[in-house]
Amino acid sequence: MVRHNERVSTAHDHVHPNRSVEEGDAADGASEATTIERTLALVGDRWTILILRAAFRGIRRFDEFCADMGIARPMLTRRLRKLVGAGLMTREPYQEHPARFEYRLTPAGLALSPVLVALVRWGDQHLPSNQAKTMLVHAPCGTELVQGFWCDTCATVFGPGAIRSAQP
Amino acid sequence: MVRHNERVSTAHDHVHPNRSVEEGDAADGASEATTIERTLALVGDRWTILILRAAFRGIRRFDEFCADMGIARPMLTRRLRKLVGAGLMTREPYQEHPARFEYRLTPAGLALSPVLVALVRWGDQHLPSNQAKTMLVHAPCGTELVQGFWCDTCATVFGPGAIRSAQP
DNA sequence: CCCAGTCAGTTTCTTTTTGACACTTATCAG
DNA sequence: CTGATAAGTGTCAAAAAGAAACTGACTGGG
Repeated sequence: MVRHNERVSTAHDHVHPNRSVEEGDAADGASEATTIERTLALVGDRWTILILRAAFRGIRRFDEFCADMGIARPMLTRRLRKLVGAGLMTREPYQEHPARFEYRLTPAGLALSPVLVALVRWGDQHLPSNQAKTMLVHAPCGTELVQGFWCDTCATVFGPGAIRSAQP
Repeated sequence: MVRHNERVSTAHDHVHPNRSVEEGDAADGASEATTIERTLALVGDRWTILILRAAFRGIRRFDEFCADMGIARPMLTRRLRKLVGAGLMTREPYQEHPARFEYRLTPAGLALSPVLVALVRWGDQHLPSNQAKTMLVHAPCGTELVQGFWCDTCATVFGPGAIRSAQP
């Protein structure tokens, strides 16, 4: 559905986007739609991101996850299975006799951290809150980090207004 | 300090067992839990992000959203109301006689774009797919963008491994 | 005027997902 | 032997989601 060159518009953009394409999206380059939909089908529920976040913080065992985030056990079972099945986490035994397992992030799971960071930062900036903000810093120097988009050619950091979607 | 019972839920708030809040992770970034939970309570379902993405692409009207993403009408009604209530979108009349409205992103809604970008990019890199990838480029020069974390002090872009959570 | 169509929903009904609570299996500590 | 812990499974009621039809206010054509 999405043609190319549709730039990410700002809130007050009055340009009428082309949306005449109403046939099936198989022949058409239906790229973005499917990618984000499929990503959300994996991680787009209230628990999965929370499980990932717990894993980022070092939580590994079934009951630790349960206690940390107050998730119901059957839900946790289902979500962990899904994550393991999708290759975002692994289930490794850490002892034999009563078979016990640890759940750890794979590189693919770790690669979701930009999503987590973006969510936390948005919440800190835009959610009404009297609570302390989470400060995420660059470990080597302790400076608060900036999350943004980087252009290798121009060597600049830029915001969402300068993003365009292009066809390869 | 993890207050899992926070659920900024709508009308149906049944009694929660309120397990003894065992303060758990005081040493770590405890407020992070709440921030991301509250953010996810807003945008952490399968449709909300998709609605936002449609809005980014310039979609503004009720039936356009319906057609674009195949969402059921009652769901769309609920989600749009929630987004408007949370200040992520506005509902503005664009004609009088049959009162008709447009839904547009507010700056707060626009500020979620890093989340969207992170999701698309993760999907393109880590989802098995035979489809064309979405290429997001820096509009002025057409170079594919890099999403990362920037340190003002060190003037470098770095990855998730160098992130630390600090106390203010 | 009458009919068809559009837009933005609401109502009703069915199906799917959850969440709470109890139960299981295996092992170890006392 | 009793209880605790870890990691589940089973059952079932409640909540949320989806599908489809209906409403209401208008618009445009003949």
